[in-house]
Amino acid sequence: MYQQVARVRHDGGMSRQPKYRQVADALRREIDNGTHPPGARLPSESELSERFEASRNTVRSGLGLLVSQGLVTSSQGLGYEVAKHEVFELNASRFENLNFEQNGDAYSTDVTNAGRRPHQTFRVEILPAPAAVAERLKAEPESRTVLRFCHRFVDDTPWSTQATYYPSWLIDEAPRLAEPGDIEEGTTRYLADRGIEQVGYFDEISTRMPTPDEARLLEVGAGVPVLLWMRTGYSAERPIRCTITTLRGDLNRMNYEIGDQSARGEGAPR
Amino acid sequence: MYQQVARVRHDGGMSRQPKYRQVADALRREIDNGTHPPGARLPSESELSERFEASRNTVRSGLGLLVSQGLVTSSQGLGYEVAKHEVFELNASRFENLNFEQNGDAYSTDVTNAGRRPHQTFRVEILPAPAAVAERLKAEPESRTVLRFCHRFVDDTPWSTQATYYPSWLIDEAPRLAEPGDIEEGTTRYLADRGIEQVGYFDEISTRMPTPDEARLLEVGAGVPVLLWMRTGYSAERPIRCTITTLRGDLNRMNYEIGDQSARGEGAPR
DNA sequence: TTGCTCAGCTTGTTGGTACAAGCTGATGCG
DNA sequence: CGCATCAGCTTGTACCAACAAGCTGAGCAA
Repeated sequence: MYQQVARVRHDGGMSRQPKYRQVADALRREIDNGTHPPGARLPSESELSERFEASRNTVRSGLGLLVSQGLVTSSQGLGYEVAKHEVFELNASRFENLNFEQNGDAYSTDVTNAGRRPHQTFRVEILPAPAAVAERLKAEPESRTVLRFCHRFVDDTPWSTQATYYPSWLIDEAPRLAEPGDIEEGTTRYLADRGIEQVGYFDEISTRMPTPDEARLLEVGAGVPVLLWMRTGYSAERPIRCTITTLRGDLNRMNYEIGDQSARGEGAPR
Repeated sequence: MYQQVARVRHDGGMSRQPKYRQVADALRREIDNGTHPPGARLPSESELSERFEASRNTVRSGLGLLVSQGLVTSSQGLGYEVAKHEVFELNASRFENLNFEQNGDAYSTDVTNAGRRPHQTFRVEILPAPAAVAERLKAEPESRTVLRFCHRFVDDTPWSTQATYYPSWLIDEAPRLAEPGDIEEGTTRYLADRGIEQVGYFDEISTRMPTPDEARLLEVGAGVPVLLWMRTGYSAERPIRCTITTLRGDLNRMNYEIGDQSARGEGAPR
């Protein structure tokens, strides 16, 4: 009963948006039109509270909306900052394609070409296949698989994780897959040299908010979705591997070149 | 000073997670392990408040986390409900590909085959090209383009929006593009019949949280990202169209079949 | 100069209260 | 029986207060 009269007087019957949304919308407009450029600090909660004639909690609700949409980030003691995105292009149709020679790791060469510094941690495990992987590899659920796991960084910021599962029958033909350590010539090339050629693949792409684990590995704040890319590779006879890549949605864009690209030219998109 | 002592006593020094996170984590675990199956209602805020010995505000913070991650939805008067996802597979490599006959609209046939009921609204506009589109069509910024816009539903829930831009030079060769109303045989077929064949395309895929406009059109709650799919189609000589599709991230998965798929078989993934 | 401490800013967490607004089922009137 | 109303549940919005915790720069001590 105590502030209700005041609120009605403030609104004056104009907007039917709740106040915390008005705050969010006003700030979003200011971000869009460049009043607050990427990287800039927003006014503090108490300043905004004064400007919008709202309590600090209400302003926080509005800012929370923007955070949950990935437009701004917040950190204790520092304030709110407008998020800036530099997206990295990932060419999925050249990836793992032996027609485009890229000795070894496609990711490293792509990143280096973009003038950034790549870095990755790597490990190999032997473990039962997760259900989704077993299904795609046409293997028994829980059957043994080799997991080659990669955690990738660009300029020391986490970029993506990549988990590739190989079915156990493949190890007999390509034993180095199960050994720790890199395969310098690239696993695709290594497999091809041993008579196992990836002649086709099936890509599935989806998006969702990160699990807490993913949020930790990729260091994404609230409001940044992840891009999930699942590739099942086939030889002429059967599936040979399944790769699950988790990409930070704010930093990555995937693309596919399909069919005749001669009319696209060089400087086209990007 | 008034509740600090009580809080310290409660924690007992065990977890260093704030209480609202503990609430969210506990509920997330219960959702994951099936205690609260998809579609079920969660206990009310006041019940949870009692169970976790936290104030309603604190419980709300925790529930807010889950909502912003898309795990649960809330509606006033009803309560919180565990979100359920039925994802729809969209085959991007067959889409607009004349080798796979699909008379007319690929979307309608796909949806009908899945046993669902498709429905769409449609409009045609002539307007200056947005910067991103002009760049991809190799047209002057602000040059005139025809926009064919489609808002798609499945069983009356909004599914995606699709905006296709055609450069103005194309209208002379294919005037029906600029007229309102469907093109029954499909625009790809219509263009091919008039000597304009799409021989290749360049797809770009990204994800982000929806803008307020998109959230309204797609009726997505907080915590559901959108999948952005931009396809630039080329004839042998030049770009002929640019399609921007916005998909609800919780309801869609895209896939590409590339290379030899003979080893994939039928019952493979899905 | 170097390095430490601390005041004073910031956001983060948690409690409290009050009222608006949406949904549902029971109740009772016509 | 049919329908309107309302009590009693739910979440939504908005305010207040207090304290925790992270960062920065001023200022003092070695």
